[in-house]
Amino acid sequence: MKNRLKVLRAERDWTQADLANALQVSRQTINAIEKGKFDPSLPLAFKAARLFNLKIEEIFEDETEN
Amino acid sequence: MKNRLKVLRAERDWTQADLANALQVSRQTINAIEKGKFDPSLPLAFKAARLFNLKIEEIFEDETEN
DNA sequence: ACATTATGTAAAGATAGTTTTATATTTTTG
DNA sequence: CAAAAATATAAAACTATCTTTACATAATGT
Repeated sequence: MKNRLKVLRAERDWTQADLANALQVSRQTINAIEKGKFDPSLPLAFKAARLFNLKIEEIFEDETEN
Repeated sequence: MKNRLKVLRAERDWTQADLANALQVSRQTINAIEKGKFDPSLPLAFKAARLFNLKIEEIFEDETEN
């Protein structure tokens, strides 16, 4: 699962810790998601979408076929 | 997390088993998601959105505050 | 160059999503 | 009404997400 979190952070000059804070998850969770270690839960994806005023599809890109 | 899976199935006259099959998960997973027992993973939400040609937000509705 | 801040990584443990198998209940159909 | 199909539910096991703690490396600012 690709995502634009790093870019969205950069546009706002936010650190991973800032974003983690805004989404109320740990910094490591943000780092792991940005690095593609695992996918965010659906509720977390919704929270991120709300935070950035974007659709989930505008932040996360699914790479699985079908 | 509310969702419109039951309605979307009904519109197509699909059973839970049919949908499970289309999404390649078990029938119990569909049932549990429809009944709100747990949230689908983000990849599964993407799969459902692709299947129905809808945005994730048009199928699932997050209820958490913030 | 040094100090500070940000990012990457890892292990252990908790919680949530998913499968499999099995059974019970409800709905649909003949 | 009886049979069949669909839905609900449950337990055990497995995998994935997420937290906490801790440390290492990279980037930034003075």
